[in-house]
Amino acid sequence: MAPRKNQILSTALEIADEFGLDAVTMRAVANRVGITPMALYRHVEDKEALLDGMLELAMSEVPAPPADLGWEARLTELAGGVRDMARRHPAAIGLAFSRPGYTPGVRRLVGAIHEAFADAGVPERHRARLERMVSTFVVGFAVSEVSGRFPHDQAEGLAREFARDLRDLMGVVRAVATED
Amino acid sequence: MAPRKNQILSTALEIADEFGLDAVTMRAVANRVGITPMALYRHVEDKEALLDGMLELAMSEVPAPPADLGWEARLTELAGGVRDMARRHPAAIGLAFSRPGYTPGVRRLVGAIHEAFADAGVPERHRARLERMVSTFVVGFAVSEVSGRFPHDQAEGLAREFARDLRDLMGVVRAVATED
DNA sequence: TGTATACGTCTACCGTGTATACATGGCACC
DNA sequence: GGTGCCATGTATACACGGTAGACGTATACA
Repeated sequence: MAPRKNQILSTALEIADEFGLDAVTMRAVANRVGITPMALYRHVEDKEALLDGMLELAMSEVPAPPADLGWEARLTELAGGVRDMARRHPAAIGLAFSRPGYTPGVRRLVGAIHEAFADAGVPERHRARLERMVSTFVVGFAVSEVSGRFPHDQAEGLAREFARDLRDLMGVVRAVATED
Repeated sequence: MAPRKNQILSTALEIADEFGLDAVTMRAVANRVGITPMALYRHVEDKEALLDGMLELAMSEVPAPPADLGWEARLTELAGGVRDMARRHPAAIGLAFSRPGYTPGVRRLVGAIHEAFADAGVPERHRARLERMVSTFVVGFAVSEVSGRFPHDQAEGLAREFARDLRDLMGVVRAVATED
């Protein structure tokens, strides 16, 4: 990606992290980059595209799980990576449910999930469904946690809760893999 | 609730349904109600509160499941009710993940879920967790479906997929209920 | 009859995204 | 070496959004 565009997107992400989504205005981003608001339009279609790019940048931070792990550990790592990213970028992750879901960044994660399911022995015809189910839960949990939909008071408990939920979902995967 | 406030919130919901969330401006709502934009502030704190109220109104449309059904059927009904509501109010449901989650409307649904878990024999200490897990999935699925995060092409297939996902989650509930 | 209270209006302001027109500077190419 | 092009940035301006503040008016109740 062009370096200037990258700088613009990371600047937007910084502002979102520090001051929330509402603070991400064209003027604020331009200011921080050191250019005029209108100059942003040389690099970004419009504000919607800027936010999309910002989310995509955040998504790209989620690490790919080590290939030498078993499928279950890989999925757990992946999910943890999404959750960690959400906690780093609470404002950005909120966009995950309102923007189109077929960007390269998410396709990368979806692909990794599919591979894990294949290794687990999930029949082909169930993989897409289970991927949507698991990713919906993972992203939903991450968003809920940082947006206040979940109670804040026992915040550290949520890490354990997330882990336990994942274990339960792995059970579903295993069950589907061994049925019929 | 005061009738005027109710009228304002349903008008906002109508506009959101017809033209999307961006079309819900103070001026547009006021216009449709037949009053001045500033008059809205006699009934609603500010725009954020108006959107909160709009979501709450949509939530209140989700029917309580018939009490004579078994716990599993009640949960399925409840989840289906949420999904149906989301399809009726695609713009409003998008707010579900970004607004505080302890309104009367959602507490009602959360309460129903807890009761179902109690009937299922889920130990007390697991109920809150499983409620968050299931509701996160249900709302996440509903939002994904109407927001375009899921592919639109096989839209009717999503009803079946939702049902199957729920069955798998019921399996988790049953497993937790019978463990130790 | 007077007065408080609920509801509504008018005007105005500032912050937003962005269209349009204009500058400039480096690079390719003759 | 000149010359023209293209990428990048700027200046100005507009329409639209939320909402503050001052002002009306009618109904209920003393």
